Amino acid sequence: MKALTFILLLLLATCSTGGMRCASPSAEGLELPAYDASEDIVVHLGYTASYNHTTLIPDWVAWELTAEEAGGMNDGQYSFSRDPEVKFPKASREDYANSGWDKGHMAPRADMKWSCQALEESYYFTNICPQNHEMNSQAWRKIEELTRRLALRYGSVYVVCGPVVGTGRYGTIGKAGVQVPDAFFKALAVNTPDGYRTVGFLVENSRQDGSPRRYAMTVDSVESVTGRNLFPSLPEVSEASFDWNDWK
DNA sequence: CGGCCCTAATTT
DNA sequence: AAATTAGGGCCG
Repeated sequence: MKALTFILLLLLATCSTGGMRCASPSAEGLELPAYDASEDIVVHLGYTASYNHTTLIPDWVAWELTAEEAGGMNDGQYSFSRDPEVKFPKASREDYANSGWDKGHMAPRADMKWSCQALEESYYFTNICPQNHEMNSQAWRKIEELTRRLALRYGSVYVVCGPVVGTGRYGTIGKAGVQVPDAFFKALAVNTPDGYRTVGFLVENSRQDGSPRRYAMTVDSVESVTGRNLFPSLPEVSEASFDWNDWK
């Protein structure tokens, strides 16, 4: 235990004195939600995910977005592909083709432009869910853009998001049977002198074009929908309220 | 207008 | 099966 603490302190010291930021996922893992041993946790350079082999989509995807990363410069077109870190991945391009549903990124492509590897890994199906096109390109995108602005403002944002399968009323797509979620959740946390500040979002997987405020709620509310403890590692974190003035 | 979210058709 | 090309709508 002592050795582990020492290593963590060393990592922290290295990051802060070197004038550079750790690559996401953060060395501290503060963005990670609570999870148990039955989950298939996949760690990539830019994000950590829990891949669900029944729904064929992630249960959650988490990453830290720093100000430096939010202004990333790499670009290029990558193709959606199966994740080499996942054993027996089933979802494929064919399942989504002509389904009417977008191949929606959980960790956004635009958050991964700080590294070619991170960018490529964002196209793994581990990070992809069927999303309504209007929702993905409008309401969800606005929340993603807001998150990048927050990273620039606060220096770093912890992000966790994923599908809410709910009743599964949209069924599945493709031969593999990829689950179409009822909705999507996203939770953000930033560090402030007064402790960690959080906000959550919940967006139905239907035509949604509103501004982020319309979908905002407390992280406690998001947890009551997902049934999962979010940001369990953050000390002095407030999840029972939020002030939209801090987030707009 | 560029950036971002993509799709579908075509070529290899 | 994958890479290339062309195209579309919204936002700041």
